[in-house]
Amino acid sequence: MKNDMTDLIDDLKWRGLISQTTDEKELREALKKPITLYLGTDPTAPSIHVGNLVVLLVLRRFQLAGHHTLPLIGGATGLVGDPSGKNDERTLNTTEVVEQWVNRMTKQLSKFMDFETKQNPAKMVNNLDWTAPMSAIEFLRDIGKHFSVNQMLNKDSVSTRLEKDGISYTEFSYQVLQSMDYLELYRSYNCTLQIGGSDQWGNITAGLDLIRRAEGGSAHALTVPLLTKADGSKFGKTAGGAVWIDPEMTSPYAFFQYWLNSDDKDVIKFIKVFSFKSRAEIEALEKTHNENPGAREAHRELARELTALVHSPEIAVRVEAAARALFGQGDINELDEATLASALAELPRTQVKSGEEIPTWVDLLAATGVVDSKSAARRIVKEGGAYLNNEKIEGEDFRLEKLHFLCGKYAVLRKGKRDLAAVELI
RNA sequence: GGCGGGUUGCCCGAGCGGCCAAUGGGAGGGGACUGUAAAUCCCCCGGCUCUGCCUUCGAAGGUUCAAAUCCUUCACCCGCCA
Repeated sequence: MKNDMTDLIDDLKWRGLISQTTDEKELREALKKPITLYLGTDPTAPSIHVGNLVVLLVLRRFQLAGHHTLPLIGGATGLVGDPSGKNDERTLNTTEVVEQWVNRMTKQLSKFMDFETKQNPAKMVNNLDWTAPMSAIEFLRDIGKHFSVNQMLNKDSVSTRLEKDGISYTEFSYQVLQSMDYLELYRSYNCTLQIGGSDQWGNITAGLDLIRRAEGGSAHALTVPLLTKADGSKFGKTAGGAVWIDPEMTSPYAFFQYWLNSDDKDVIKFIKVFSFKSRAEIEALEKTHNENPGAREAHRELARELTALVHSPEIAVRVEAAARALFGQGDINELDEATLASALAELPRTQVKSGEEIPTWVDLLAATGVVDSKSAARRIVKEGGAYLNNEKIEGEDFRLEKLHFLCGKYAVLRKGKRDLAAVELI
């Protein structure tokens, strides 16, 4: 584990990972020695996605720099709902659902932190542990008394909502719950820094106020800017929705492709944010990229590193090989069975039994899931966007034959330029 | 509690008895150009056993030859008044 805690802030700044901090001088001073910090993530979905990853990797950077990290799961706050950055009140999820998500996220978060290291192992905490046992009376007397409603109303997350459709008491209380977390961790772990997305500034500073009032203590805050894309669209979203960490929800292949297809104008920014490469390495990549963006060296490195981190180095190698093998360059018929099989392993697929009649072209496309319906499949075929083994097929009723199965086993379907699927003959 | 306004396809938002699977924009998809990029241009964008049929316009009933459009009830949202 490298130990460069003196220039951590500089590094984060260079990577564009700092939006706001409390007094920077003091923070830098504090960071000269190992401190304890936390990052909270609420279970609002069955998986974390690449958007959550931005801050999570900042937490990892802190750990790598020798600090003590407390990844926090919002088992309690997830039941209440954070109004920050939301235009509308959220419908509450059932406790069972949230509990399930907590379990899944706990597992996922563990991937990015080191719990084994001797010097500064990460410690997972769940705010339900100290929130659930508290009574309403305790809450109002011990915590509520430190909060001024006037100040609470002034928080961005609340005031925007007051101007719109209003806010429930439940979500209004969110900032108090999050503040309790910071106070609790300050007390039991001497946690003196909370990090989060820039939309969390209000919630985090509410916690600082609470620590000051309840304990007379002082602590720090650091927020990470919202990651934006050059074309103005939302980072981390595709047609199919968010890019998830869970391989069941976003296949490792699709995950790799997401990064590989990054806009040229974004790729260096993304590398700074997500990669653990050194500044020198990144600057070298930037140079390569500017000289020949078409080669997409930077894209490839980004995709490789993240897929390896989120899934595994083995999977990263496999999906990249799949892309290379299947993407037109070179004759797909030349591939040997082993390469083909591993290339297709991460793709959506359908099977057809030998001996039985093979479905028509349109039915087959629909069966693999590269298109949503048969109508969509027909449309794609009509528009000339359906390919079999890299050859355009324009007949809706076309049927595959034995000879179309590469190595006697696999057929590669493609919709458009980059949507691949496999048909396996069994 | 009273009065008024609203709920339309992924999102925003027209339509206000037949010409409505429903204008327009955005998002999304295919093609051309390229580099599995961006920009641009063309096309598409509910489903199906596809010259037709089926299901959609908050929910359930009703009026009518015919309803997203009219009536009734219910649910939710937003205003104003109490």
